[in-house]
Amino acid sequence: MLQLNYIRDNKDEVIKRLNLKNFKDAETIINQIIEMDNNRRAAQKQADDCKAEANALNRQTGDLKRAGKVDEAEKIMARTSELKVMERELNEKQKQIEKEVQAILVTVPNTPSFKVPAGKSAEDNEVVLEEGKKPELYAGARPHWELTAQYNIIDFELGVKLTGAGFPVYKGKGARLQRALINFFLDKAIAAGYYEIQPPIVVNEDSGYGTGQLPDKEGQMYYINEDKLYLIPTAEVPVTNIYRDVILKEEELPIKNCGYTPCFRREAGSYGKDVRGLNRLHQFDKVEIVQIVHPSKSYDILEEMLQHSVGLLRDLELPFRILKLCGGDMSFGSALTYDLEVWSAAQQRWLEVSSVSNFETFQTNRLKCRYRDEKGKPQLAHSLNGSALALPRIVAALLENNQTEQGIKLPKALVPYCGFEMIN
RNA sequence: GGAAACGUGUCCGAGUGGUUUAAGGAGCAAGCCUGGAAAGUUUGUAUACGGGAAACCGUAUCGAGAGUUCGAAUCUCUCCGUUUCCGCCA
Repeated sequence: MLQLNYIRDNKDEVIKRLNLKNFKDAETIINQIIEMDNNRRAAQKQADDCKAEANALNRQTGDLKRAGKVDEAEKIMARTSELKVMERELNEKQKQIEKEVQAILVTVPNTPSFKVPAGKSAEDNEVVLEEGKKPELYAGARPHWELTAQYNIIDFELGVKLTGAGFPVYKGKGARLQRALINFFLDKAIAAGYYEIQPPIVVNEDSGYGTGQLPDKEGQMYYINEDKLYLIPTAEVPVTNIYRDVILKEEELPIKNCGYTPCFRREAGSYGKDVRGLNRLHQFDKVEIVQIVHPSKSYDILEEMLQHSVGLLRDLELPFRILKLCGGDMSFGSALTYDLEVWSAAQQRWLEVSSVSNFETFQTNRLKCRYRDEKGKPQLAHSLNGSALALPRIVAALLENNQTEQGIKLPKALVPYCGFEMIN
């Protein structure tokens, strides 16, 4: 959510940036918000004045009553009764306007950075870098959903029996590969200075609201009705909410956290080739990196986080490309997002394995995550997060790209973690 | 699941209708003191919104919401959370 004061102080810039995201009627809506806020302020001023007068009179009433001057007290009490009615009306007016402003404000997306390329859809994303050689596969090469069955390492049908579609069962070397990747990613994050967190994987409503999953994406999360808890769609939710309602010291920044969790997504409305095999799951594993940083540093840190995830792909010897998302393809809350995609050789397509974003103050405004500047004033920090990395599509690419007639050869970096070189 | 207690500022903690404009203590910061420190001492030390060029001022906030009252941290109701004991249990 954008800050009202920021919108007021930087109206023209906000409109210009919103246009980059193809947000319709930006100018009309921003003007409307400011106009409504002016009305709210006027109502507050009047209400505050009423209350101030009433407070002063109430003090007199107490004094008069104690002095036994009941008549005078009664006169004052008549006036305070009047003030009370006025104040109540003004307060209601103010609350009403505030509610309306809030309702509009939550529909306004974050302002994209000026670095964001213009564009409407995924086709307009800018390819920043493409690296690694796409492997030439032998004639009998197969997509990963056939390989997993051939080597009996991931069982989709068994998952359907136990739970439903999109909940695969990892078996034998498939299970060990999962564990290896999680440990590999975590070790790399820790080596890069991140602090490991093992959070709960169910969260309450406040947390869902804090990072912006609620109210927008209510239907995308699994919900435990009995206890009013949500299964997390990403570790970002609990790991970032640690800093909800927290005022940090400036020298504590940057905060660098990482965490492994399973992630749960209902993926309502998905279908087709996108959901085949490991391409899209309801439950998957991911290591997430999260930073809370000083506003002046957030774009440098975004690059640093991107490079961390890129380093993982290089270690895994996977061909990849970096996309800078265009205004139309960015998520609601992001100011600048890079996606990382790996080449899936048997499917002949790019698969998204990571998304690294700077949210600027969009999340921290909701979270009320602040730091004290040199004057001791609380200021909103910037928050960033990125996948480092999500497992399933990495596994898909590893299996497909490294298949040989003898079996699947693992990249060197993973061998110490897996304890084997080949899946055969 | 059963029973009870509790929720006040950065923390501890007092406060049962009107000098509470939230006592007192600790912590923290600055000043004094000191060769330097400790001790001592003085002062300061929340957040949000609004008004103001600023100094500063107003309003709200004692878990949340609603109510009673001229006036609520204090009384009433509802909800939320935490802790303890019992039960069950990896």
